[in-house]
Amino acid sequence: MSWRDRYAGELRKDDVGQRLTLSGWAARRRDHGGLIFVDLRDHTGLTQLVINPERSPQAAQAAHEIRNEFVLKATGEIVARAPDAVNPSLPTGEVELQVDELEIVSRSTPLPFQLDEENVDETLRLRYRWLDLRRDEMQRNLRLSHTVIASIRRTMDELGFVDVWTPSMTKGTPEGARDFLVPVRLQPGRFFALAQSPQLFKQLCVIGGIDRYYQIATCWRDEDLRADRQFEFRQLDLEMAFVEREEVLDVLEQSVVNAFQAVGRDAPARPFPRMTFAEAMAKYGTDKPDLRFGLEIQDATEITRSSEFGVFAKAPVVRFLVAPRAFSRAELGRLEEIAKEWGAKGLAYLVNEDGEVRSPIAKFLSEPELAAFRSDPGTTVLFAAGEQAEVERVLGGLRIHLGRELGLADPDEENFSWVIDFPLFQRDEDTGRWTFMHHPFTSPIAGHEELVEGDPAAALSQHYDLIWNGWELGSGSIRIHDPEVQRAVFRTMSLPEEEIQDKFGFLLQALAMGAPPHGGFAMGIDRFAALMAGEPNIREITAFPKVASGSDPLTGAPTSMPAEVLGELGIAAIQEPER
RNA sequence: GGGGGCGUAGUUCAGUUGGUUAGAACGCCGGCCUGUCACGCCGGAGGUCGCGGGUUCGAGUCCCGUCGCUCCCGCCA
Repeated sequence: MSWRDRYAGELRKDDVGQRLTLSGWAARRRDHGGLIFVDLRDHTGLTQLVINPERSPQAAQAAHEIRNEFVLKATGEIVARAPDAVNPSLPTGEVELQVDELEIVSRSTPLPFQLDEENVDETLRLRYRWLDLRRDEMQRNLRLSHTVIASIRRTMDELGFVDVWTPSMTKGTPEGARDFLVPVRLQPGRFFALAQSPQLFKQLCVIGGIDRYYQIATCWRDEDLRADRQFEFRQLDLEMAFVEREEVLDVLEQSVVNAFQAVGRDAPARPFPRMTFAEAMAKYGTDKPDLRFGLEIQDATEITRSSEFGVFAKAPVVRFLVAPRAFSRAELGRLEEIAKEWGAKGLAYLVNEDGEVRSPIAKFLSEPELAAFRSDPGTTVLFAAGEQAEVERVLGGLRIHLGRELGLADPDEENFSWVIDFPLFQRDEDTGRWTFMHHPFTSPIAGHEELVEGDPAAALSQHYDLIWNGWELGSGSIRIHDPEVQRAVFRTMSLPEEEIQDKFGFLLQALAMGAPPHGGFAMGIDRFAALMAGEPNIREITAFPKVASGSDPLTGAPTSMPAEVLGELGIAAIQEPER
């Protein structure tokens, strides 16, 4: 005798007359003294059990004891409900199971929260995650994540990618984040670092002849947690030999489109639009622009160079955007706060309510300036003045804020785009040295090899980012396969030869032994799945996530360890946890 | 490290200007009920108002500190 002949949520009128067994959880009991109704739930939905003491005294006896979340096994006959007893709000509402035998398989203590309750404190949900996971929303999210990942694996397989496992315990990689360290008992005082990404291993795989490598790789980074960040996360990690950028982008676009189709959604049109880094920064003030709405940043530096308004005249860069609304004084005060959060010193503006321009700075502006900033009635011109990076940051931040506040983005649109042609290097603000923008293995674009050392600021890279509605989904690049170019990059970064050898000696050796041209990508799977599920928080698509402080409310991890255990590992705690 | 928000029965919340014994709904316990589907009806139990300190005749309410959770910046693709 099996536990289950059918799922509870899939029974329909055609099933009437069948004798079968259902198993699942008691979602609700309605005890009428004589008749007892029980909603039996599994991940597919509900079926109503009807327990009639005249039909089965045994079942009625058992049914009285049922409480929420008891596990039940019920055998009986699927019958059609009388017309006036049909429940149109339930997919199974035309039928019910007339129970002959009822077994309480497993009992439940009273619950810390009811599964149909809303806004339950998230820590409590995580503490009792096994209950939380039974909720429809979590079932939907986890199964959708599975569908997305299964689709990606299928796409990879169809395109000839080989899933190769790479070590989690490795040497600190230069991704830039803090490493999680693993003490090594056999070599006291030494540590593995948990991989921040399989970056170097995947390059070695293609150098090793795996010309299409992929992996759904777990990565660890010891940085503060956020709504879209956990200590550990998964990425679709892939690398290809003998490819140009367009072939890599094509693979990613196929993966995204296939994933949309796999979850039954309209796929975004291909090819995804491309935009250079320079254009993204100039028009949107960010390298991950949300292109579902315009509100583009415009430049005013030429016009304001000789302005009577000192702030404009002195600033190296003056830019503005035209918001489609005449803001009130209070709203402008709030916007100034937002601008200041993004690093602005103040917020200059021109409000055009009904054709008349209202502004504290209007009296300083010349006729040509006012003409240049003329906007339609019902709009506000918002300015930022200062260093270019600051102006971009402020207006980029204001643009996103306004997009949200004013509902400028079509919520049904899914906008995918590529940002390309990133700079190869950027200045480290602390040391003043050149440092890589993404990682030091990114190749310069063709013809820019000489600039690596000749003019690092001008060198563009073959790096690319995939953006979905203003979220960075992932990034990749064509890598350096010439050891001399790789050395030049390290030299520009002022890395001492000793350090180069220590950290990257094996890579340089590999590059020197017949490395094919190669490139790849890494896409945040958890973010992708969260966005697919419409969840802004990746904890909602993660079975057992950690809270913002880095703890797991379910297990209580992390915990302190006895000194003997630490001693065996060759380490000692210099601080005991509080409480 | 910095800034904002939240913390009152098991849960979700209300709690007036600082004023008697801190309430509701759901859940839980007991009883009644043969067509309900958020079943209904009657009764009951359940509170360190996160914790500590202060102001006050009197604090859930005001002040300070602290802990937890959360969002953001820094940090991090």
